[in-house]
Amino acid sequence: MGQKGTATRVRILAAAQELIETGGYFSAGLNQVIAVSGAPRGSLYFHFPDGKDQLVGESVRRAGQAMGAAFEGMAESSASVAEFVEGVLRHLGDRLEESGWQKGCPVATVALEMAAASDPLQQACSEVYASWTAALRARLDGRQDADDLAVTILALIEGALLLAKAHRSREPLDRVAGRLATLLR
Amino acid sequence: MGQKGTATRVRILAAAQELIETGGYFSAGLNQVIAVSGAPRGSLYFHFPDGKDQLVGESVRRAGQAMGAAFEGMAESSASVAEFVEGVLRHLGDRLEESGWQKGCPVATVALEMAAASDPLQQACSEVYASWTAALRARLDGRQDADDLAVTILALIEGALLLAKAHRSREPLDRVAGRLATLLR
DNA sequence: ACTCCTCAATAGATCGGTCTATATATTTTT
DNA sequence: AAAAATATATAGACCGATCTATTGAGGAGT
Repeated sequence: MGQKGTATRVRILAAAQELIETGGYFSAGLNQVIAVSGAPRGSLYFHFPDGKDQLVGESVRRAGQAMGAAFEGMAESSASVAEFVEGVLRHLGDRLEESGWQKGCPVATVALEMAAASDPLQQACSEVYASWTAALRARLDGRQDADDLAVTILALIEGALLLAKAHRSREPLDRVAGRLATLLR
Repeated sequence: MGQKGTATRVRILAAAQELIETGGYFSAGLNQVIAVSGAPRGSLYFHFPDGKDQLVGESVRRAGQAMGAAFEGMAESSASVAEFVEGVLRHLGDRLEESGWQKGCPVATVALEMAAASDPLQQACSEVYASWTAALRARLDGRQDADDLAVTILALIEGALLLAKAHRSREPLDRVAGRLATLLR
């Protein structure tokens, strides 16, 4: 694959990712993806011959990796787990607010829309969540309730982000951050 | 409005509600709503002259009330807040599993899909979440952190339900239930 | 009789997907 | 090194299907 081809492929993925973050699977219409990325329709099906599901699946996985990497960086500069999770909540709140209450979790919407309708997409979402859970778990090593706690913290983050988007307000994120100390005691 | 007309209206709403629960706004195509409800197309626009957004908005509010009423019933038969929330998690898990991992939160998917695109639907979702939060808060009266805790518990429930649907597994719901005691201490 | 409601046909836009022609790199051959 | 051949990628017209929405005639309920 030539350099130009790769660049186009990435531009298409980035466009799809952005549209998915704001409104999920159906908001990422191929016409929209084409318009945002500037790539022609033919290129889309050249780079993603299996069509929309392949594009969305790769976008979700890509977004999952990007978010995971961001978390990793924040984890290293945090003194405690609570501080780390607070940082994640703040980061997600910034992203959400700065985008005009558009950009939420790049996985959640697709998961809720497609989990019942498409096995490959359900699997993609499930795997991203599993990787995030594992990353959280690694930060909780030594605690006997690490598995429960990792899932609980991820649920808390996803739930707070959902409520923040629904209310168009940081309040849920802030309130949840305030209760972290108790949960992690 | 005659009896038959009201019955048709309710059938349409119920069908929309069911479709929304499994896949959100775009999975509730009007053709699907017509097919599931058995109502004719003309009736749909007779009862919901403002079209799909009115139908979805009313469906979300109706589902919010129904779920709120179910919670109310469970709250009365619970000795503690923790027991109540555990009951809610179990109930949602039953619904999800018995439907073949289809029926999740009737609000979450629409909220994530439409919050950025439609003000009326964003408001409908926001109001339903606010009412649930208030109901939870009422069960926490007497605690000085009741406001924070109510939002946190709702986030936890919504997040766990999202993860359960994404993984097609009760595990997230069970793990979260196990951490409730710590959070409510 | 009169309102409430149903019914089917249809409009117009948009959806994901396919197609063929063309252009641009890259490799092979001479 | 130049030319020919092949692989990679771009381009957009086009397809059938499906989407939401509109309409107006006429049947059903009270």
